[in-house]
Amino acid sequence: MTRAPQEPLTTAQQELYDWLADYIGTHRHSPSIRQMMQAMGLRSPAPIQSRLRHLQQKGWITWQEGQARTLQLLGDMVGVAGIPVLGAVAAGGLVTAFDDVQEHLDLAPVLETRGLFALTVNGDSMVDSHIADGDVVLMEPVQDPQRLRNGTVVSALVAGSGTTLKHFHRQGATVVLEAANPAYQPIELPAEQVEVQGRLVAVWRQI
Amino acid sequence: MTRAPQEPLTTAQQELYDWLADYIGTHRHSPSIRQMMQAMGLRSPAPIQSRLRHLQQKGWITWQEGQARTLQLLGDMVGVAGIPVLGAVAAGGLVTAFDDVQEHLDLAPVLETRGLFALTVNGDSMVDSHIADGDVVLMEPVQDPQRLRNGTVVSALVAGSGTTLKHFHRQGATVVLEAANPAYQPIELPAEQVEVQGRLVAVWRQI
DNA sequence: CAAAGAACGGTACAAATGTATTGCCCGAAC
DNA sequence: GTTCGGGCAATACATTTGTACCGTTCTTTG
Repeated sequence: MTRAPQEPLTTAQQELYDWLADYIGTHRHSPSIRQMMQAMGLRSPAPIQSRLRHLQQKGWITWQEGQARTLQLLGDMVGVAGIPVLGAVAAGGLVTAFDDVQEHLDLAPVLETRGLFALTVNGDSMVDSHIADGDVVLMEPVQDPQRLRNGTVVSALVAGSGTTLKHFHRQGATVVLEAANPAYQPIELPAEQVEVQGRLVAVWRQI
Repeated sequence: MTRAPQEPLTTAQQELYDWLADYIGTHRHSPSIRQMMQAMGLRSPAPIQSRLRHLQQKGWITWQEGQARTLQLLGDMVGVAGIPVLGAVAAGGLVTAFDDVQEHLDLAPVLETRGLFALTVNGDSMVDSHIADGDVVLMEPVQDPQRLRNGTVVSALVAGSGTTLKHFHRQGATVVLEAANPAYQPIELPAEQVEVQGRLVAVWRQI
């Protein structure tokens, strides 16, 4: 998690930033300065230039100088991150309180990983690892199954059967796929019958 | 790497498309035609125009005519907001297999919600709800605690104590904060001593 | 009140950029 | 062979676009 240093904005700057976030979120590309001008109801590009300079100095945006429509939001990169992590919350006794922003949750590094894919979890064999039915797991493709650490959670294609999400263990030439639920027995197979497709990177559960 | 739900491409077209996917994935904005030209080792924009036209006709890309750097990939929209959900994975028996992209995991709607904040979970009182120690929970501010459904997971500030993550139950004038772990007793308090700060929207666990 | 900064209008200009046109080469299809 | 489409080079051109400059007004700050 990286943080995003952001000084406060004036209302005009905030107005522009909000519109930019909306525009980029909708159109998937940056508007031109004159488009911003019109959207803000202005008749001159100068105010926009000024606001953009301030937004840049305050660490909210960046762009490639001289190049058209290359503006990027930093505040919430990709329209995604920039969720303030306000602190720790006790899920035990009543311990921790939170006050100010400590850092920003930045999903961008994960989401920028090329080739990432997601799977919807179906079943309850991983509940003891806190992966529940209906969760979405983000997987990173595995090129070299030799390097997998034992215990890693992987999605594996078992010859003739299907894909399953399990803890991966290697024992010589055999592979053990172990559930995180006592109700399920470990599956033991020759290594060549198991194709590891991905390695668990993150769990996403939307309520 | 790149899939084709569209018409097939020639090698030159595929080469351009792959480069575009890489460039946009890295830079977060479209290159200009002359940049493509250089990247392809060409000395004239015409071939790029031609390839782009074909890519558009075959349904791989689109752009705003006349506007600079507004190109968008249609092919596999993995990028910022989209991670391809390849299918369901069995976390029970060996059931489901996956093949093609069924939908795209779009975190944007959640993450664009204004005012969202995050908390780091500390402790194990919510493990039975699959919220583990170290998880990051995304919370939506609660304006009207009256409308909370019983059982909702909330972060609550208990007068004089601190913030805690619990299941929320209302019983007349008293509020019960219930853990998801038999080791913890429910906390029963007068409603005025509990300030609900946020409602659980999503759980994020990065491995 | 005075000073400073932010915001706005107007204008200008060079560079970046999309697009059109012409001609040539080459391989595949007929 | 001939035709046709894809690919390439070279050039030209109208917009789009970022940026700079000047002056004015307004709000905030000291």
